[in-house]
Amino acid sequence: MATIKDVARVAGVSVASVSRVLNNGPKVSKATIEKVTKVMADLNYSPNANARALVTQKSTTLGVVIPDLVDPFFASLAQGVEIVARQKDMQLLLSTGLVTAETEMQAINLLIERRCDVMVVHSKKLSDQVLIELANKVPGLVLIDRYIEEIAQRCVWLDNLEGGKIAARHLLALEHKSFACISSKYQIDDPLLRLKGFQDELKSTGVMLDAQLIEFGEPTLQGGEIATQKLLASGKRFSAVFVYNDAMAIGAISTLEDNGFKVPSDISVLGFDDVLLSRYSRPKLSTLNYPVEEMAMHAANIGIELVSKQATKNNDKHCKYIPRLVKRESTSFKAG
Amino acid sequence: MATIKDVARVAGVSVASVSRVLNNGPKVSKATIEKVTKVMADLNYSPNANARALVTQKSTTLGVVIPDLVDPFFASLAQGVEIVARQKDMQLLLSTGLVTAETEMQAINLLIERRCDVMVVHSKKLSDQVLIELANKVPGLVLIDRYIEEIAQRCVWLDNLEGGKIAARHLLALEHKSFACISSKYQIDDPLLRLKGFQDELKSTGVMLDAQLIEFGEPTLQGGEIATQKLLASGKRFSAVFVYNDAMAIGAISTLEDNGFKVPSDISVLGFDDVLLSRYSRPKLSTLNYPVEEMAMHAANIGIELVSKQATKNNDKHCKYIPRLVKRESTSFKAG
DNA sequence: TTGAAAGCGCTACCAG
DNA sequence: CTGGTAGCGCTTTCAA
Repeated sequence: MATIKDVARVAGVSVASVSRVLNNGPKVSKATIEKVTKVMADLNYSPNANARALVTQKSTTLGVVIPDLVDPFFASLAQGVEIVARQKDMQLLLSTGLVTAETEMQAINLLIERRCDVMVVHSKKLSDQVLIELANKVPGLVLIDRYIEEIAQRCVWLDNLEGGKIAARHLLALEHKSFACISSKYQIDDPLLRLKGFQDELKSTGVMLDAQLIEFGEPTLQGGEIATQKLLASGKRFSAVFVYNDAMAIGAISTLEDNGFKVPSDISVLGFDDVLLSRYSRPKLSTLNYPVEEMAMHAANIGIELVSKQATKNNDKHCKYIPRLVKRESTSFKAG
Repeated sequence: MATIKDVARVAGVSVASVSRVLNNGPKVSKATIEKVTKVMADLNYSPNANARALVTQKSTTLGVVIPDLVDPFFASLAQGVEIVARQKDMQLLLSTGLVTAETEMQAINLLIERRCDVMVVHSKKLSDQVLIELANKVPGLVLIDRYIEEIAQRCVWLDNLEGGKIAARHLLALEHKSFACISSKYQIDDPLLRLKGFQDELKSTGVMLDAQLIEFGEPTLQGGEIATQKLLASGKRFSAVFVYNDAMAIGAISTLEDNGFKVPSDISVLGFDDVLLSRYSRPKLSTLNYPVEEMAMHAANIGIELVSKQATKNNDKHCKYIPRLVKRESTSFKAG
């Protein structure tokens, strides 16, 4: 593959000049530009990004750390970062396959080796302490879907507690009186906070959530089905159920209908996340919109700003997002 | 950030020695290894991948070119490549946002600048000619979801024609006699071949597909709904419909049921791709499985083999995939 | 087993 | 406006 030297030689100029036309440098004669441009084309020259990164100390690379790509939620997150990358003429470097604290750490380290200018990381397993140290070491690191007080301006997160409250208010407004809740068995913050917000809001209006009407399951379609079966098996009645995420909610609808309950006329089902899936279910799912893509773009932009010279001290940046209720067809006024 | 020189200086050895322990090089004394390892940890040293790539002329980077990440089909494709990347200790470089031949070309060029060792590209807009030249220029380039005679061993593709035939045979075996077909309005090979295979197979058993019962639409949920409305509006009867992809098929089911037809008892619906969605629909979608992830892994491995020293001349490699029928709930024996 | 030194391809600084 | 040149951080001979 042709190098800058080849181009310089063939064009009869110095490498410095070639470099200048490559970077639209100042003060290059039109003649030189044309000559060099032609030779570059002839030689099929392609600048070596690695060499450039080495000397400029910037890789024009944006790293993303997510558990996997197939989950549409994380795909949207990656997509958000990709959009910003393209806007800023940067490239996306992706690390996935995260299950444990170690693999999360490995993924981040790989991005560091590649000297990613900025990295958007979704970490659930690494401790606050470790993440804080990392943030101090890597200027362009931004956390998404996680909030750590000490580095608040480097976190872009969703207010899950408020999400739970919004859910409760919606169902309450529809005059429901008896509720069930399906949460995730993975005891990370998100499901716990959503549940707490839901309970708190109910409690504030004098409604108690029966402990037997709270189920924890795998955050998948099947998990939702199983949890719903258990709910039904309890024999307790409820007219509305708030579910941890859309996949589980769709599973819940499926099981409910298999058992003769109409959604929403008999039982209302409210999901969370608003992934693509929710628009494909029948009835279409009412859910809380989690603007991941937008948040990912925001995170990427914060990272870029962080590493850019003029480190504008925008500490007042709005990094907390509130989910928005999306009323579709799976929730309605309580019958009777 | 500490460099190899820093480590060498602090450890009191030469950079060559540090490099050796870094690469598990041969002939390094245990003492040196320990000393250097400790200093690397103390200094929080992280080798610079760009510098390494520059000198070794290999980036341990795997590039992927796809239209977008949000489409679950492409997410699976990317995931497949990612899995191989991880197995081989390589990193994923992603380029998306492809709409035109130009943007496809740009994406590929970016990966070339980054000197990706191997790249898996999904291109629909670039001409055979251009792609052939590219393949000759980039040793590790592999095409996925596309077949070009001249570089057949660099292509991993699905036999769409056969897919259409399999669909027809399935519906025929269920004793259907009158068929409809919903295809994609984008006249690239895939939808055309699927439709042709379907028609050919029907014809071979003496059944003709009524031209008025072939609709072309946007390959989305809405597209499927609209196409189905047109089908219904034609007034012609059909008991089975073969749809271009799962999203459209789900849209079709939705419209069919809204118009009083039960799926599958009144009308059978057969999708294509077997994306996650198909398991979430009600009734669960019968479809043809497109093993993208597996194919993507295969493509990545071919690319890796291509750039590895021992270019094993495995021209007999199996690169053609046949979709597999996944019988779920949306297809059944013709009633009556 | 170790060190010195020559680049990898490029940018940027300094002269001219 | 142009050329010479010193590295960026690392690997890899070649000698010692």
